[in-house]
Amino acid sequence: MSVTVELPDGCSRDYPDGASPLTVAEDIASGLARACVAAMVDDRLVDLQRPLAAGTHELRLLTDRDEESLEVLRHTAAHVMAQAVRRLYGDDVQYTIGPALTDDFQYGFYYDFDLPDGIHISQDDLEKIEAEMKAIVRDKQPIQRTEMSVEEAKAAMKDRGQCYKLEMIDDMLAAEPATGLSFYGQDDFLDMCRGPHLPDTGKLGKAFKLLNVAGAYWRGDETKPMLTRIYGTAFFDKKDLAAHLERVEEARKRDHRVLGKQLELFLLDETVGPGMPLWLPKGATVRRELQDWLQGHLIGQGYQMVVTPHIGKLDLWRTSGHYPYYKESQFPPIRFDDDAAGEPEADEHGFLLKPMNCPFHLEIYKSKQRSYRDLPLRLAEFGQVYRWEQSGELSGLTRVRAFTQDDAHIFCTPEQLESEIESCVGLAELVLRTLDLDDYRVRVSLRDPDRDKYVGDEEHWTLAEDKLRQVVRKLAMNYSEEKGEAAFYGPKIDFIVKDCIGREWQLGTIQVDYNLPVRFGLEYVGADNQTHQPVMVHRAPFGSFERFIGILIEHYGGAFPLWLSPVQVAVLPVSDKFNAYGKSVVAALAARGIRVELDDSSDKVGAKIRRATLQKVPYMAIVGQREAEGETVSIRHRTDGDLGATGIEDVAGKLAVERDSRGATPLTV
RNA sequence: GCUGCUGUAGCUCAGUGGUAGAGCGCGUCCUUGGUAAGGACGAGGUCAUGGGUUCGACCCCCAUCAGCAGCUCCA
Repeated sequence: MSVTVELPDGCSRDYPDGASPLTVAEDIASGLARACVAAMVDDRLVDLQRPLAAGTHELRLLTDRDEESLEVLRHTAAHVMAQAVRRLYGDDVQYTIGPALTDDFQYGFYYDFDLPDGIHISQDDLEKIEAEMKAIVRDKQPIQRTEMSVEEAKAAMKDRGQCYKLEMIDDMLAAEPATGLSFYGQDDFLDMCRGPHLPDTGKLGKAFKLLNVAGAYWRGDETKPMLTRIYGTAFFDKKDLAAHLERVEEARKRDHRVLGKQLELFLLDETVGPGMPLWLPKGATVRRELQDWLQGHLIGQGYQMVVTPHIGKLDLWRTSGHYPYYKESQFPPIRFDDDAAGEPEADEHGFLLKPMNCPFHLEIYKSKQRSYRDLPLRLAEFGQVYRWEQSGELSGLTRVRAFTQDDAHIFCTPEQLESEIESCVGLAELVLRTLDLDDYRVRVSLRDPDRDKYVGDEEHWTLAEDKLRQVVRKLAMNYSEEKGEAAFYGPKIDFIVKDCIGREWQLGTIQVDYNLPVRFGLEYVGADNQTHQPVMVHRAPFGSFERFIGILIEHYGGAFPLWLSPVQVAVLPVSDKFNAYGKSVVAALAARGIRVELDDSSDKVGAKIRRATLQKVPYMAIVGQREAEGETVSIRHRTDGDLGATGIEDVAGKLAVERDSRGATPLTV
């Protein structure tokens, strides 16, 4: 008896040498053994058939009910897919990496292939690959784990023509010397892999689906070859798969590009230019409400609004460092000399569409001598900026080439920095809270010491990074630090949210910058009558209106709270005999600052209700004989239905209360 | 930028090597109605753009542009 296992229920069992979790499962009940897919041994996920080392172990047997099992299932699905692709497209197919994804909204696994010349896999081929996978599942091929020495491993992979695997072996050994490597295989398929996997391909079952095919660079490096990535997902139960597909389908209906069209919020038109949204009246209303609301807060907090042009002299951007370092992501400079060609010389004048607002705000700071008594100076602007985003990056409102930042730059003394950052965090949180965006994460974005894209000296970077850390800790925020995510002039705190299909987007940002004040030569006179360099905070609680509203549309599924709704009330006369009364209702509500529209079409009231509901208008005011006689309206909510009748003044007052509470006080009749 | 896919009416989409169709929307008329679709008639398309193959191209081929998914990038 040399293996002892302790089970979650507290009891322990002894087994002879060579016992595996499967041995234990079989010992407990044969049904359990059949249901098991893997095991947790001392908090490590392992194969069912992996012999337990001598000694005492905590053992948890995992069945399809356990969360961890899904990862094993999906990992095996990836292998089976690779096996199927090889069967269909030949032994020259190279397979590289194929992980399980458990935190991805859409996909459950993928595998990256390097296909032989002339072979392409398209969406239409996925069915064929799935069919091959199903055949492999029917075969119930045992999945075997083997360990090989480094030499054997290399020989095995070389034998199969798997150069990527050979590269991986070398890299793994360079990172961490090892004597043996584990492999998993079924039938003639063999893959270097840590595992664990299901005991046989039959256990994969039928609840899997291949979803998408796309390109992906080897090692995520754009200088390396582009591989073919196939995405899929897998579940233990067909019902779970169906539910998942349904969920994704539903989520796609919330897509802001779809809703933007349906609700007439904005327009992205080829004739205007890629990534250049036109805000339609309804979308512009949402934007204006958000802007007015935020501006009220800013002024209350001592910000001063400024306005600056959309273009400025090239030298400004040379000073800031944007040009030429970020030349690739800017619109090309505007120049007037007819024979100008190629790069502008260093002394040449020209103008640049602004990729950021900061240089203008720095110049405003410099426009007069500043004393410590003037600080902090908070300059805010809803400034439209222009960036040449790569064509493949453009996406609805979330990644555009012309967008408006709710930008501000705070110039302060080093002593004031901490409290300024804190109040910026407060503002960003206020924005997210007010708009119900509670599912976000906070990233402290630091520089990557191995890269040289940053300006300024080490000392200032360290100061800035430490200060940000200090604030997020003091405020007890949940955050993660990520190297390499900093701006070129300073580190930042970023607020990141997900869109309807789980893609992450940075919204609000707070950036500490010691460098631009140096580059622009900012000064203030201190209490000591000496000149000092101010510190600068760049911050944007929304980030950009375009991206923020894109996310907001998806968050609300187009059904904005009353204060943001482009049309707050639709007045629906039951027949055109009551259009005149409807008009008077419209006038009364509009006079109280309510955005209201009359539907005087010749449709029946049911059709009018349907139309207003689909347009996500929060309230409908239905008027007919009864209402006209009593000077009332019948109120219907877009989701709650008929709320009953009440007087016009009463409704106007209650709507105003709900609007001004920003959704906190729903109307009741 | 890279890989793959897509581009037909305002929108969503069918369709064929012999110059086009549906539903919704839009317009006019009829209907005058009570809480998610009343009816009739009508207008509307250089089938993304430019080349090529063909007697003939919306359809096949090439290029360009744009969109979508993913990768990379993102001050």
